[in-house]
Amino acid sequence: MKNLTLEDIAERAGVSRSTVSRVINNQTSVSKRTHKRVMDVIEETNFYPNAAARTLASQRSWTLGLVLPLSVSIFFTDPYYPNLTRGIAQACNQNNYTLALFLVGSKEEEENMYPRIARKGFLDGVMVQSGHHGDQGIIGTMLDMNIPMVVIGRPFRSDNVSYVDIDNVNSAYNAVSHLVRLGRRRIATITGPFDSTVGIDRLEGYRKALVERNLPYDPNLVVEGDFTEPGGYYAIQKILPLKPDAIFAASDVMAMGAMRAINEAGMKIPDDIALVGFDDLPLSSYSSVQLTTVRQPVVQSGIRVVETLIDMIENGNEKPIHTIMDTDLIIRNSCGANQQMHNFK
Amino acid sequence: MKNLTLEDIAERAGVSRSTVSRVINNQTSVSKRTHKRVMDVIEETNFYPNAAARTLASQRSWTLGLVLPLSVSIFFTDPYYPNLTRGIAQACNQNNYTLALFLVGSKEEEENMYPRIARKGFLDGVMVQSGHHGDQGIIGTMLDMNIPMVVIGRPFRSDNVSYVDIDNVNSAYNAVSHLVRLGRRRIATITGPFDSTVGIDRLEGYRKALVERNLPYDPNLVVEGDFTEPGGYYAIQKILPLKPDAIFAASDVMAMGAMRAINEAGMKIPDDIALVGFDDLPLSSYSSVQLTTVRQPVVQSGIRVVETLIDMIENGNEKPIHTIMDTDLIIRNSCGANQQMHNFK
DNA sequence: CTAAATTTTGGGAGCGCTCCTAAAATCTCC
DNA sequence: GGAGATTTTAGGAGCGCTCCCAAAATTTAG
Repeated sequence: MKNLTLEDIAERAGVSRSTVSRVINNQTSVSKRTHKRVMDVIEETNFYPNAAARTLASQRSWTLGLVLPLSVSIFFTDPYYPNLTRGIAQACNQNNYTLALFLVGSKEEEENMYPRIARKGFLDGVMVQSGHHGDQGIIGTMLDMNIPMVVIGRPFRSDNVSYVDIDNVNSAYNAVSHLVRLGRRRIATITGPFDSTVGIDRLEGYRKALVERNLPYDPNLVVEGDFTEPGGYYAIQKILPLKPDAIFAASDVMAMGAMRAINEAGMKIPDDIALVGFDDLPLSSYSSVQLTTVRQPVVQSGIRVVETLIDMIENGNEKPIHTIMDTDLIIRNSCGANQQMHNFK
Repeated sequence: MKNLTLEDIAERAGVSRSTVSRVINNQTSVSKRTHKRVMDVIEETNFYPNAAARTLASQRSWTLGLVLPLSVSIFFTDPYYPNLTRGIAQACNQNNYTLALFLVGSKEEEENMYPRIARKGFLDGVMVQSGHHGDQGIIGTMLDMNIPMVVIGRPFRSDNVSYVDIDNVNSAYNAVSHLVRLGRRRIATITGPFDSTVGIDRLEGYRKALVERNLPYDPNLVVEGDFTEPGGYYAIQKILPLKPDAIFAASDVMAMGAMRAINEAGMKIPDDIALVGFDDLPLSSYSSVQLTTVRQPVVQSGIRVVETLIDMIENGNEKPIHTIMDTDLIIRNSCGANQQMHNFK
């Protein structure tokens, strides 16, 4: 069975190629009668125009790329990323764009992947999940290639670049302030990696909350984590001997690790030690003690990222757009309070 | 800056368009001298051929589609799927294919997504994650469209279709047999959904193991789960009053839910009750009691899926290929044994 | 009813590549 | 050195669409 082309449809409908093209692209200036006749043939033959030809002629592929650099791929097991990916996929569908996924697996892969991503005629635009030092390469490449790009999470060099992020400083600040308000005084934190903006910003929020309430900022109570469960587990073992009465973990996954370590040490949450996480993953309500945590608007972020990118593509918008999404502090059992949800800007 | 074309490169190198094309596609019959001259210009100008033009002319897009039907998208939070996706992405990269991700979010989306997936000139082939009744639609569509396809997991109608799967019956059989060998006699199971081949097969393996050892098959000890944590949690609460001495959960995530319920009931794993899961997710070794589970070769499966598909595409292989991957029973603490890893075919 | 304005349609050119064929260049061997 | 075999190269045709412009059909107005 030979593939149908516009020309075939045109012939069967007794019109020209151009007219069929107009019908397919919903252009006006096609008479009602002709439109119907063409539509009938299209449906009858189950015709779809060839994607490559269309892309070549129109210089638009209707495909967006999602790049997860090495720094992110490693943490793809953190449910946060699949969640975000899901939100983005959804937003792409709704806008009739197709999503191409680039999961960078190793340093070597990175090199020969960039050209594949940036080559003309394949992607209309690119989304890069980032916030890590090591991601400057891919961001720079895309910028050089002059391909529309939106970064997910604030990159280190954020001028010239559109991005969508949450206010990490404030979100962390709110979480820690909450602990302070509940009377906790020796609050420790498991941070994200210090070579990521998330890691830095959430720590800054933690510091800010302490300072503001005249609590000492004790570097011994700060342990760098890596956003993994074992990372949280080992981090907490370093901190426990210092007898903190609360812990702020920069991610739920690390909070789960902390929880495991605390349980093993025979301590009770929240009585002996309060715990607050970050992300509001489903798993944070599956633990025996439910986790108080900062909820990120994952799906909405995905939508926003896609919309920003499409705006750049379709309206040729040049100047960088920075979007900061709101977060919510979700109060459950692990912090020792038992109130309603608090909404912060 | 105008986009460069083959013709531009040809001009600069003082050769013809065809010669540049030959160089780019690594064809022989280009003299060493010319080859070098052209390569120099290509590197110097940082040229990459236009993807759409290439696809149109060669009828090959070097892009593979990964479709997660609705039944799967729902469970994208189960780390198993992101893991598999990662394996597939990796295999694509290694073979220089690009991966397009189709995450079906709703019934309505499904309808208008099929054509996007199946339209000519965009994908060379398609992988469908499946094993659920509801997935027959997408599989049928792809088959009709005559686009090369490999299904991940055995679909309900598996003739005419290539797929890669594990031997679910045997894997479950081995896991349950292990429990029997350890002296457990009232073994309950939390199954997968009964409208999925995984659900059916793992239950069958459970049954087989009991029958073979002359243990009664008691339907009351069988509860249908849905592969979610809360699903496992509630399933176990139905079973616990029946005083089982062991539980086989058809997924690690459900096993985690079971573990939570068991802990809350004040029972000890494995002393009061043994627990075996399925998948070997990282999280199964993060719990306070480490989970005995069936390990699936996720990455290898991904590689195998991609290789099978590429074989169909590049060699026009028509007849369906069925691959069954090996699994391992990983013995940790939750089953009450403490031995080495057992390998079963 | 006719001329002008407007709507609708058809076909050429072009998007940037690959593939094929034939011509040009080079090599082989007597 | 030259005929023939072989390697290398050039350029035309074509992939299937969109976009533009001009021609044809239709509508409107006088």
